[in-house]
Amino acid sequence: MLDLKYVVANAESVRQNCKNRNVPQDVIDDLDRALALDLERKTLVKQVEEMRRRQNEVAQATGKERDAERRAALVEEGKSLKTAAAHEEEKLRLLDGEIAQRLKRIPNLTHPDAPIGQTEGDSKELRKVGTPRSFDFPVRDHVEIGKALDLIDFETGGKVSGAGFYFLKNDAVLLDLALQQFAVRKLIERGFTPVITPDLARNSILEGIGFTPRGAETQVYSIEEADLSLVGTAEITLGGMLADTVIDEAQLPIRFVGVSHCFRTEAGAAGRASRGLYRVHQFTKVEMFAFTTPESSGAMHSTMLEIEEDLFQALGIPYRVLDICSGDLGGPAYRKFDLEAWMPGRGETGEYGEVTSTSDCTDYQSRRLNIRYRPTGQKGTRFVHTLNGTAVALSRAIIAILENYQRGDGLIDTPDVLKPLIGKDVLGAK
RNA sequence: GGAGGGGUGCCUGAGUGGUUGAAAGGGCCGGUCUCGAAAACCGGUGUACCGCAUCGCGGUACCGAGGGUUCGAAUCCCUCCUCCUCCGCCA
Repeated sequence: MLDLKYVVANAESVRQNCKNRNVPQDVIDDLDRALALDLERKTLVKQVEEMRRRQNEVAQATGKERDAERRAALVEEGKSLKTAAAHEEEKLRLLDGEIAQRLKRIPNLTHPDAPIGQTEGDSKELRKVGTPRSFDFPVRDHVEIGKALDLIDFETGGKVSGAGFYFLKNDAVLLDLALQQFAVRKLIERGFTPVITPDLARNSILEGIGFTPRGAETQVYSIEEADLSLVGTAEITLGGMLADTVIDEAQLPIRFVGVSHCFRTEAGAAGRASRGLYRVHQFTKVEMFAFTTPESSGAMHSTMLEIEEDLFQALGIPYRVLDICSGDLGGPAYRKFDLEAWMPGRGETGEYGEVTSTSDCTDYQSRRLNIRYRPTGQKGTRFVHTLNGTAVALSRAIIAILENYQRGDGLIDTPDVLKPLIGKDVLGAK
């Protein structure tokens, strides 16, 4: 969430930012309401603190008083002070809660260079890299390929777990594992600490990262009778690792590359349902996460984008880079870049489809998760900046590889960089 | 799942109702001593929020989290989280 002080001091620009971000009107109403409540809060805080000061004073005096009669009088005064304070304190507690609840709905500020716009189409294409290959045979999409080569089994996935689930089989398993290895190794080279995270997390952590565990439009599976949810991304668990800690500046940046399963309900996505592996309820993802000083988050964001590009270049997959527009940014993101890989089997003649995404969340997540650092040689603490980025989302990377590397005989060439990890030059042969 | 024992400041670790935001030691920072260093000695060393006569002073909160008892709680009670030991179960 944003800093209340900042919001109060910059109400107009925060309101404009909400509009640029395409948030519903009731969020803007919440902003205005929070501003009004804050004025109330300020006077109430002073009252409550003054009452508590007086209570402390009386309590201390009582302790020191030896004379029984005077002592009894002080106890009486303490009692009445306590009664009087209780009401005001309750009021303050409610007010604090209400302000926080509204504040949480307000999205992060937006990077000045991010394109302003309301829909996906307003995002700015920064560059295209690689040339989609031309095929001299009818192109198949990954669903057909997966079925023909017995690599992906959606029918059985549906039977066992429901629509949106699938079994990976045979060489698809090797491909999945090889991609994980490939990505993790690359990231280790770049100074990231590898981590395999839990697939479940406390709801408080989900909320800190910016997810809404329960409610109508939640994207999250929650565990019955436990305060836990299945994670939609390792961003949740990686960011949560340092919740409620203070880090020495010398330790920064802290970089993790995490592997987790990701679970998404995809509620409300039915209308734009996508074929095959593109939109599924469960997949595996290798995720980057970094904690930095405010000064260096921009540079880290560029690094993450560069790593993502590096991975897809190494895999030999054409892609384009998008600078995501204000209206399409998630709440915590200050700026976001997406990589869209060329998927020859998508649409009529191939289309770009999102495969990775990297966000600079500035201090939006760290404020809620209470992750601070101690600047070298200074008193006090500041909130760190957090960034996340996909290294490889297995489901979608597999789409890109199967479709781009398909051959006329129906089999799949193994991308060169994966050959040593898979041990086969061709995938899908019986 | 059962039984028991813990969670205190950067670390170790005192503290079972009244000037305790918290002893002591360590670490760290500054100083004295020294050609320099070590040792020794002296001093300092939390965070957030609020106010002000704003390089300092005052107030409020914080001893795992949240409630409760009390004039007053790190200290008593309840719930939860978490760690350790033993038993059971188990990949």
